[in-house]
Amino acid sequence: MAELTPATRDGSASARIAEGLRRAILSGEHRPGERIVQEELAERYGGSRIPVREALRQLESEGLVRLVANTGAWVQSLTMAQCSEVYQTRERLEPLLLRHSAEHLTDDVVHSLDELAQKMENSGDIEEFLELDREFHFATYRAEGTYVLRDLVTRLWNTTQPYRRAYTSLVDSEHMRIFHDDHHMLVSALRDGDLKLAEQIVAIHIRRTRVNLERHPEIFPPTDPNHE
Amino acid sequence: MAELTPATRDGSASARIAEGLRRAILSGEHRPGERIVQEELAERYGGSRIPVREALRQLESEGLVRLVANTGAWVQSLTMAQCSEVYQTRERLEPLLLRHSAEHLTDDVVHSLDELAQKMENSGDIEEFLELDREFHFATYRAEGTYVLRDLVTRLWNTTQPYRRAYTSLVDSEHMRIFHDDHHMLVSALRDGDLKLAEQIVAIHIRRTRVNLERHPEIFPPTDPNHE
DNA sequence: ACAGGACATACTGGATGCAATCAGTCCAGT
DNA sequence: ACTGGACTGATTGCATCCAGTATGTCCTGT
Repeated sequence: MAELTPATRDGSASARIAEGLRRAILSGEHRPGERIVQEELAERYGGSRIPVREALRQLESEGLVRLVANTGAWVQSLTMAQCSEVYQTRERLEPLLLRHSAEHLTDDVVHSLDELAQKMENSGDIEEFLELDREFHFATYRAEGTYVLRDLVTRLWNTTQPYRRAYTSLVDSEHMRIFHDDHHMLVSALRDGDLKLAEQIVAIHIRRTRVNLERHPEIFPPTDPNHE
Repeated sequence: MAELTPATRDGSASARIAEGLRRAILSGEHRPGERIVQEELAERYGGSRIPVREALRQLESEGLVRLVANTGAWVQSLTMAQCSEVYQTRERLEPLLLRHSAEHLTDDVVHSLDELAQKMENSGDIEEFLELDREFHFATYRAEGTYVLRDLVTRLWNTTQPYRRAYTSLVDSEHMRIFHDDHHMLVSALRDGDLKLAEQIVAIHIRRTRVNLERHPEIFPPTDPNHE
C-alpha cells in the first residue's frame, strides 16, 4: 500500500503503533464509529498503553480518531456535510498540488500512470481499486521541494477513505466508465503538457465524486453532529 | 486572544498543556528552532512528562512542533518555500471558507469588522496588530454547520504566525496602507453582499502578503530543509 | 411495573522509576 | 595541532502502578 503516512520521522514504538493503526483504519479493518480500547492496541502491538496513547493523540490530530476525555477513543466518523467539505477543500488544493508537481513529471511516470489507469479499469476487487486509485493520483503529486501541501492532501484523502470505500461498493458501471475516462483524460493532458487542462480535470473529477457521494446519504451516520 | 485552538475537546492535563504551549508559541514566547524540554514544560504546567509528551505529539501533528526520536522537540521552523506553500494553500481555501461563512454574516458582525479594521489602523503595537488582524479575518469566517475547513485554516495561520510577526515588524507604512485598504474594501464588499468581490479581495490580500514575505528571506532559517 | 439511586466494573489519565539513546567533553594517539 | 574514540551528563522512551471517572447493573422504594 502506498504512502499512507503524512510524515513518519521516527522508528519508536508510538510511531509504529500510529502507523499500524492508521493502516488498519484506512484498510477498513476498523470502521467509523468503532470503539478503540487502549489495552487491546497495546497488546496487539506489543507495548504498554503509553505509546498507544501518544499514537491516538497523533491520529486524533490527523482526523482519523476521535478522543473523549475519560471515556475513550473511536474511529472518526464524518457526517455527509463534513465529508463534502473535505471534498470541496480537495477540489481547491489538488489542482494546485498538481501544478507544482507536473513540471517534475517524467515520461516514465506518465507511462506508469497510463498503466495504472488501465489496471484500475480491469480491477474487479474494491480494495484493489481503492489502492490503485490512490496510487494513481499520488503518482501525479510527486512534487519536489517541500511537502506541506502533499501532506495536507494525504490527510484529506485519509479522513474520507471509509466513505470512498462505501461509495465505491455501490456505484454502477456507468459512473465507473466516467470515472475511468477522467483518469485517461488526465494522463493525456499530462502527456501533452497541458497543465491548465489537467488542473481542470482533477477539479472536476473531485467534484464529480463529491456530488455522487451526496447522492448516497445512507453511507453516512444518521444525523449526529458527532464532531464536537 | 481569540480562537487559537483548532478544536479543544477535553479539559485534561494534556489538553491544557497543548493549549498553553500552543499559545506560548503563537505569542512569540518561544521562537522557531527553539529547543523544548519535556521536564521544563511538565514543571511549568504542574504535571509529569506523560501529558507533556501527548501534548507534543498533538502539536507536532498541527505543525507547531518538530519531534526527533530519542533526541528532543523544537519549535517548528519553516523555510521560505514551505511558508510560501502555506500561503498558496490559504489563497485557495480562505475564499471558499469566506463564501461558506458570508451567508451567516449579520449586520452586527459587519459593523464590528469595521471597528476592528479601524482599531487595527490606529494600532502601534505589533502584538496588538497581529491579534486584531487575526480576529478580523476569523470574524469573517464564522461558518455555521461543520468546522473542518475553519480548523484547517486555523492551523495554517498558526504554523506561519512567527513569520507574520517577523514580517510585520519590518514592513513600511506604505505597504501598511495597502494592507488596511484591503481590509476596508473587504468590509465594504461584505456589506454590499458582493460575495464574489469579497472572495477576490481575500485571495489578493493573502497573495500580497506572500509576495511581500518572499521579499524578506532574512526572516527565514538560512537554507536547511529542516523538515525531514 | 417503573423510576431513582447506590454499587461494581472496566477503562482512562497521570505519576514515578528505570533503561536506552544522544550530545558534548576530555583524553590519547598520530 | 588535529583527528578519533571512550566516557559522562542530560534527556528521552517506556513499563508498571495507582487514582479518578464513566457506564452498566442491581436493588430499593413507590
